[in-house]
Amino acid sequence: MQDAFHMLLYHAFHAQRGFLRSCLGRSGLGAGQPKLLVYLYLHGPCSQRELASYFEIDPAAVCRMLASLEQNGFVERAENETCRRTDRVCLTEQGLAEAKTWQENYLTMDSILLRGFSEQEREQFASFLARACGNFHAKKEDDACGT
Amino acid sequence: MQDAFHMLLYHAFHAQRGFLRSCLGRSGLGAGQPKLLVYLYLHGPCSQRELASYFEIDPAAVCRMLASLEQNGFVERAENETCRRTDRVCLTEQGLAEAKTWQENYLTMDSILLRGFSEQEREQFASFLARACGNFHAKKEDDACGT
DNA sequence: GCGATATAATTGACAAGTCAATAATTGATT
DNA sequence: AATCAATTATTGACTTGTCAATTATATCGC
Repeated sequence: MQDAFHMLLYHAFHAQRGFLRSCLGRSGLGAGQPKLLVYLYLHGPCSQRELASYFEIDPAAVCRMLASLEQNGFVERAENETCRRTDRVCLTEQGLAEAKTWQENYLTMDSILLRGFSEQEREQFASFLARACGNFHAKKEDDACGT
Repeated sequence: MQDAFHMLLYHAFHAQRGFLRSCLGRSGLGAGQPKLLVYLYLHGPCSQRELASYFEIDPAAVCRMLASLEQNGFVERAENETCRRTDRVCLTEQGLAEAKTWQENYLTMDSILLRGFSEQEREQFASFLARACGNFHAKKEDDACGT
């Protein structure tokens, strides 16, 4: 069973998550929150929907993480003038600084993950992960059609 | 950012988790529980500690999942005669049947994940994941030594 | 313009993990 | 043998994620 593929993926992800957690320190952030900050940093203000879609997570999770981020002063949920249904999530100054820090942390994380990998291996690994991901999505679509 | 490696791993894992969830149906199992059943099926009765160590998860998580499994009749936590501190987690008949089913489900899951991969690619992919995992563990050890 | 329908954010309830603390038992040292 | 330390299971509080339901707003058909 230790060779079962899904367990390898499980363990790799959890090892990564563990490292990420070790970076959190006393920032007040949870393990799922930094990615939101970095996204906002790189793409500018956006709706909660956009965040949920991009990261393929439930809007409810986004909503709660943003509530926490807002309470800790990293983010603001402003009204959107053009559409009062969606809101415009923006980084605060503090959030911007934290986002920059996390962009670095993520680079470090990737470099640990890929330590000892040649450039060619990195590309191959990346392509494998993307293909695996695609396989599951394709399966889901198939099942949906078959309904 | 979509190319950041950690996000590839994140998405692959979540796609896998999503498929797993779609297999749960009305079994009464949660997404983390089947792996415990299969382990007990393959290795026989063991302590909670052993499960937690093998899967590298917190004993508290194991304890709660077993409580749920026990309540649903898949598992029993019996006293261990040789050591009253540890207990002996055993599959029930129902648990055994469910474990067999899940062994199949896991094979299916792996085959979906690896759809379109050659035998050589599968081996390479497995080795990449194991190496990545090892890199994080090595890092953790390093940090611990440095303290 | 109005009504049905879809979409955005939110909330509640749950599962799986984390960490910290506790109680009971075991093992080790002197 | 008695104390002190380590280990096992458990519980509480928390975060991230799921799903289902609700509310408010937009949009589309007529």
